[in-house]
Amino acid sequence: MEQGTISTPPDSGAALDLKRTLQSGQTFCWRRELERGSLFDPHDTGIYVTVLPRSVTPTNRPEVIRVAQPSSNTLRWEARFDAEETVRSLFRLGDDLESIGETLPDDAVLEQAFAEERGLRIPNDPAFPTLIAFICSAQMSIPRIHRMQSAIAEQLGVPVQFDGETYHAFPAPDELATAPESTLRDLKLGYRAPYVKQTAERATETHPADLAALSYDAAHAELQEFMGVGDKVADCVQLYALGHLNAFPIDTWIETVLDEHFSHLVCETDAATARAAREYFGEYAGYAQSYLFAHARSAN
DNA sequence: GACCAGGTAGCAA
DNA sequence: TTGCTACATGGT
Repeated sequence: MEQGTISTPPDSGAALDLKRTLQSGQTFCWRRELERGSLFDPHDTGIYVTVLPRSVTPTNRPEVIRVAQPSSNTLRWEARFDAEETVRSLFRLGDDLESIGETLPDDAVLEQAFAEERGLRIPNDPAFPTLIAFICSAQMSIPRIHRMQSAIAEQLGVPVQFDGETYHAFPAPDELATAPESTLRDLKLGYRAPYVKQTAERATETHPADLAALSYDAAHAELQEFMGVGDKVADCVQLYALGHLNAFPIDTWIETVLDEHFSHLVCETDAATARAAREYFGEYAGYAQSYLFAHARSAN
């Protein structure tokens, strides 16, 4: 077991609010662990765990990473390997939040969201699990998306031993593609079950992670070739897994925010509205979207 | 029992 | 292209 600490001073561009980042509904790759009363999280601020697929680990096998933020300026991690660079990448700690805020348009609502959701970051999650999670997100509450993702991993993913416990990696495309649709129905995916199966089959040939190298437009079009992926899901995958930080997913929450505060961006179709938002908010439009989304949800 | 939940595919005009 | 509607399931 290796451990490490990363500095995240809250009044700087390196700020991180771990709970906000992981519990605001933008990632379904992490889950909160029951408190262990350990030195790792002495103030019970929350311990979170992910199992990285072996395609993205330096050890070429699935790896568990455990993190906690015992104080606002400290991020702790535990793993079987030296995971500091991996953790920095997963939370995009290289993104300077203050610099990003300066690129965004002057706007009172946006500035309030940035102030009140301080430390919220865009995750950099593995592409395939993110793709499946957001296909499952259609007409589904956020807690239930988490449950579906966990159910898929526990039923179809390989077990990984860590710190005396058994975790499950999210299945790779071929592992998910070979599962019968009836199994996915049993996991309560509903009408999404065939979408997930067909997407997994396609992902064995077209690796979603490879789309990060494409332009925003090219990746956006290519993602929609996967069954169950429209404009919104494509934008989520691009933003949360491919590093396309200008992606601006339009869902029911953001629609309300735009209607109330940014009506000049609202067009006939969601696609046109998203394009207007990307132009208005600029290269970090995705950060604007995440802060506005989190702010709207925390108000309810 | 309706109604809703981080939407999309399939089909008609 | 644009405008419907059905879609599984569980929670209010």
